[in-house]
Amino acid sequence: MILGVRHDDLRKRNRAMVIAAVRRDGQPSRTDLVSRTGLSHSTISAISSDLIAEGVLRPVKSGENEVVRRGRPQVSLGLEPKAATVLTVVLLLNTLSATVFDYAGEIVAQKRERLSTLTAGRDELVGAVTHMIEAVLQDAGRTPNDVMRMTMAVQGITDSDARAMLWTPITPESDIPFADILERRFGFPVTVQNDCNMIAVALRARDPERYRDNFVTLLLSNGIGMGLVLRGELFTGAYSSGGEFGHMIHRPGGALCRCGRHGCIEAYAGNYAILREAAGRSDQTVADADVDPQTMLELAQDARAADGPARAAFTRAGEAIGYGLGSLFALIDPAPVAIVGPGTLAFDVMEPSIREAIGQTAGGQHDAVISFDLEADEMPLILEGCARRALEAVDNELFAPGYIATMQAGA
Amino acid sequence: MILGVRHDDLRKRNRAMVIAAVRRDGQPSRTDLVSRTGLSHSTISAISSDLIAEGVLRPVKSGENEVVRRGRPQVSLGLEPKAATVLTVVLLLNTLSATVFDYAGEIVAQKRERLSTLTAGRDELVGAVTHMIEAVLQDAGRTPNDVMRMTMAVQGITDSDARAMLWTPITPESDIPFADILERRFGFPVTVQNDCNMIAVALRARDPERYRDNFVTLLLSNGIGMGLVLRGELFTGAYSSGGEFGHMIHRPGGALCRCGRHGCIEAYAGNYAILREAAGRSDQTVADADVDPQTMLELAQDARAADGPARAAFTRAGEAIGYGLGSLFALIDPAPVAIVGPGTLAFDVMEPSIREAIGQTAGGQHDAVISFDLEADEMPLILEGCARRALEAVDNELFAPGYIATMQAGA
DNA sequence: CCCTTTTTTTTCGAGCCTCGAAAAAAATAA
DNA sequence: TTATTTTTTTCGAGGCTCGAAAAAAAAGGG
Repeated sequence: MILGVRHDDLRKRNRAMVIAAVRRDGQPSRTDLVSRTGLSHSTISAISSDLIAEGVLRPVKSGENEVVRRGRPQVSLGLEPKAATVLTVVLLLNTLSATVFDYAGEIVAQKRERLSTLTAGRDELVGAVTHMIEAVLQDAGRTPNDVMRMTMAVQGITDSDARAMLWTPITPESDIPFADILERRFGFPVTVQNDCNMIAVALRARDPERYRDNFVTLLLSNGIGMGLVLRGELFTGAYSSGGEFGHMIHRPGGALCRCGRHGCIEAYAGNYAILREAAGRSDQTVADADVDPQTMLELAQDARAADGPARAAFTRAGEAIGYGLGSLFALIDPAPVAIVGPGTLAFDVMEPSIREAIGQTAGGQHDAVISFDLEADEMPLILEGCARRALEAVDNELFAPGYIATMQAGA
Repeated sequence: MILGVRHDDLRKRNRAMVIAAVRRDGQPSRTDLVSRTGLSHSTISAISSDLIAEGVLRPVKSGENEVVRRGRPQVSLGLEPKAATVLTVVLLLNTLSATVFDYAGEIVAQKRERLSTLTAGRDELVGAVTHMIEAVLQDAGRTPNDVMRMTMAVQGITDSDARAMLWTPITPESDIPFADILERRFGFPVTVQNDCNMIAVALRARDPERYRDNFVTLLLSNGIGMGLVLRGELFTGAYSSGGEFGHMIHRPGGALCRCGRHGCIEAYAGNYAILREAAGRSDQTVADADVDPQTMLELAQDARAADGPARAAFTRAGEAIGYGLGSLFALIDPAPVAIVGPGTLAFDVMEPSIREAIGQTAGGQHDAVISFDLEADEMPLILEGCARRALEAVDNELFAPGYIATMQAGA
């Protein structure tokens, strides 16, 4: 249906704009907001005094980077930390963590534990998550009623409605509807997101100059994950979280992948694939569920030291990634790439063959745009992305209800 | 910048909605518009009487499929043909055509000619286009001043601003800024679009039930073109028209492609590649610039008749397309595919190996969603897409200035 | 044939929202 | 202390959408 714009949508939308601008810019003054949004002083004044009265924003004394000038000093507006509490849960291979954030995005409490995800059954996984949520809420001195939204990031594929973990390499279990389960248990709204997508959200928030309209994040680990932002919007599939870069086909009928198919990029560039190749095992050998980071570091050292099986394995991995990026760029045009995760530690060994391979493809035409930034530790990014996601949802749904800002739709 | 919504944007936006609804639905009554847009009767009444007074819409006597009912009869609203004139030009291999449309989308005049694009130089191409525009305008009894917008479709890659043809297989010339040239010559705004993208626009307009949010159009000819609609928006690259499916890599370092690189999907599935393979030539042979349709029909007959080089060539082509679609679907999830162009005539020979290949990939998981519809003649679709594009631009820019409807942004 | 019923469309006043201009507030400079 | 500068608020005007009521335009019924 083609939806008309109602009169009251106007206020909602402009409220959302103001909140979004404050979240983005830190502590803008009303005058800053006028220039950011293009609205008039009167409107900004009315909206911000409403939001302050409602306890969403608060005037803050900035004082620091303030230039001493003539005239009435600007009053900076900040998010009121007490306005809301959100919760994030990150479930990765053998790791579970939960964090409580206030509305301003500061951490209130955090817990982390090791969990043998590969051997834990479905109930045990759900139980661990539930316990951890209860524990971290207690630490934060909050009850489930205080929580306005929770975002959960998982390794693997989620559905496009962000309600379930469809498939994951961290456990043989599949189709776990975490959102339904946790909403029933705790009562607050829950979304389930792919970890790489949250990394992309975090990178955009962290460095909007570099990561704005189009960029790619690659998580190199035992598997290969991707987060994709196109035209400023986080890209997801029609049915799933999509962006399964690791399972694009590199060589039809080629090496055996963890997913059971043959020739996927991951089957050449995942840690298990590099190790398998370097160790001289057949590329039809079933994959290791996990590879020790130390082992990968040593392999990278071997590769740097001399030509041999290790170097050949990394070269082959780089080739798979490079041709994959080339095919991706043929579709979306070249874009900056952020490389995240343990794989960054061996990236120098792969980069030449990646660039070589991209150069062989149509996607390599504008290689000036292609840059690789490295970020070894993915965990803080995932966390930051989750928090951002949850907070932006609160911004829109709670404080500007009925209107979902276009710019936030994919964020 | 985060843009606030001004008060007067409201009317503009709702005017745009009403016009878009009329263009979409054919001849809706005011009551239909109320339910389509969710606006009140009063608002619809005000906007439509404005638009009628301005000569954009007009009341039409429907009469035909009208159910005889009690009560005041509904008055259908239609687009006023005289409100605007738009022009489309389609430049394909050895073919140039130009068509004049009225605001209601009816053809006013049309011209078509053969043109040896491969041998024509830059100036000759531009000259032919210019002449054709002048001629068709004369036929239509219009002057350049009457034309409110022109959309040109070309085979090949265009820039993301839709102003130039960057690269094309139809001539060795590249980087022809048709939009600049024609705007300077005639004075009306011009955009230059990729032909496959226009096919996608047309298919969505033609059958919104089937082609709505996510679908793929593949143009099978001497090359392989793609149009991609994601979340209801036409997908284009950051710098170019994007979606270069034919130049995704099927086999690294493989068969020689027309683009000079190796292993592209097109180098296996383009007509020249199928012919090259069936004729037993090396897959490093330089491609034919064009292949006679009759030749392809005979090859397809051979392939249907018995196992042999022809069948093997089509199987190989199907494999390339199938693995490519599999990789694409790994990124965007499976979606319906419309196969367009001469290649449809041999599609039955390729379909088994396409499906077989997709089944080997991660993208083949939900194969129930994957359907192939055939449409042999691409020309009417390209034309329809161009007209639609130009008319929607007029709808938005001329009759609801300052506001570009989100839903139209990609259309 | 006239009156009632039904459905569509227009009219009208109320309630918001944004805007520009002017006023008020809060600082520095002289 | 007064003038100047800059930020923020106030206030009236104009515009938009909405709901309710009125008007318009048909068929149905006696």
